[in-house]
Amino acid sequence: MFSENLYNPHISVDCVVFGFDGEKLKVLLIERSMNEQNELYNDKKLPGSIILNNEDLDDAASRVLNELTGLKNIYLSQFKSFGSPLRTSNPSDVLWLERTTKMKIGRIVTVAYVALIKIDRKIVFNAEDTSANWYDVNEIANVQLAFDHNRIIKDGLLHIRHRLDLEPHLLFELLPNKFTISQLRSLYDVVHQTRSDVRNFHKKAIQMPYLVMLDELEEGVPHRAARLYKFDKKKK
Amino acid sequence: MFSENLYNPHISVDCVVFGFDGEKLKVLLIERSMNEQNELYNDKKLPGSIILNNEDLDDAASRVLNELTGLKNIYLSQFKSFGSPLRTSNPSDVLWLERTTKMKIGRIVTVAYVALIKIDRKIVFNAEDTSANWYDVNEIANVQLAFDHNRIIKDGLLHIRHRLDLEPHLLFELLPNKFTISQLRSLYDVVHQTRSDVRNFHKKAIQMPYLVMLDELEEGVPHRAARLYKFDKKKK
DNA sequence: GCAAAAGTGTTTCATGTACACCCATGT
DNA sequence: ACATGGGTGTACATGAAACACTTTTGC
Repeated sequence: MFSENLYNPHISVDCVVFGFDGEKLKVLLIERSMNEQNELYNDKKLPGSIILNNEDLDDAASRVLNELTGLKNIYLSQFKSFGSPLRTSNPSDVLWLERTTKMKIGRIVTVAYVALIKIDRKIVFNAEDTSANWYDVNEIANVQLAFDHNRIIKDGLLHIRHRLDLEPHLLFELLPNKFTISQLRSLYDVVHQTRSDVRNFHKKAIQMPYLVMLDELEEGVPHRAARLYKFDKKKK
Repeated sequence: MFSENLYNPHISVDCVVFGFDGEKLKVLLIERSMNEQNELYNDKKLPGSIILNNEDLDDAASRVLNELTGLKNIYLSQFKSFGSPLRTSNPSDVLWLERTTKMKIGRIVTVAYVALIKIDRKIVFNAEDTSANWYDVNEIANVQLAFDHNRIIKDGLLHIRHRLDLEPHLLFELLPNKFTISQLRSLYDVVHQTRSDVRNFHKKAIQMPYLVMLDELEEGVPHRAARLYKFDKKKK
């Protein structure tokens, strides 16, 4: 299937795609099913692909996300490569590789990326042959994923926590276009694993130059409606 | 030469090895010479290697450093992978690859590491067929290196600056076993591109738990001898 | 009128920054 | 005795953390 465009079946990219549902951090995983000796196996894996001819690594990661979500301009950042010979120690993973690439593959080095997307966008994740779903970051630690994808998610999470700490404007990649300060605060706290003080947070937030107040309020909430804000990229 | 042990001639590691000579940050580069159409070309490259069978990425990087310096337990940290199709756009690089690997190679993805070593150790860098030398980090920006190695060094430098900021105990990887506080300060300033205040620095330094004062003084200096300190890993 | 979250200031403490003089040693 | 870098303390500014009550709205 890939053979014409394929650069090298031993190098891939994988994307750890994070989203925020208002409460928890989520990761996007692809459902993988395969029948092996007439038994149907179901598990999950990170979105990924081998690298095509004439494609840079970043381009390959962008392509994976675009094919999956239809979106462009997603925040993407390479964070680590994984190349242990043990990555393909699970026979089902090897079998799956051979079936999808139609090649004999002993070992794959993968370049891992983190991506941040707004979970609220109505994205069709269930196209053609792939279906993808959001999973709670903390819960998938207990689920056995394909290859070393548990490890990759763990490292990706550490990476993005660190990154969002250094570059707080990246938090807005995870929020809807219009959001309240308390949504921003929940996100901040989920990412940093803290319980920040309401007043101090508000103070810090409104003095970010790129946070701009709108003349609109939240709607449909059973209590006092909160003011909405948006993010101004130009001022970051 | 590699053919028996070789895992995949399309994946390599490269190491950006940093050292500190008391004044400047240095990078270790391999001298590469090659004759092409009866002309002798000389340039420099990062120490690196393709990955061997059954070798993890970190192991490959360790091996490269060990082969080059004879040292083990060098601080090493993977920081980025480079895989642009344009990496091998220079014909001399392609020629060099073919001669050293004895294979036809279109493109290589390389996993880059930074390493920190004590420049004072008397290391034999001029073994067999390779000779290596230290170059001033700022000056090699103006020298054309093999492949995209200029870029890799630049990114490696950014990475290590950031890293040494977060984990200041790593500074000691670059200093001799016994050092003065003003050596530590020079290093700190070179890394952070600052001119720190002597008194404030001293204050901050001596309250690091892992910095232990010795009962020894500097020797052979034409002025008041400074007190020596060492680094205690256990207390980091 | 009550439940539920929004919004808002002040005090305290820790940390960083600015700044200048005497000391020890080798020549 | 002089040149060279070593070693030291205090005052000020800035930023982080603790802490509680009133307001708005839907039901």
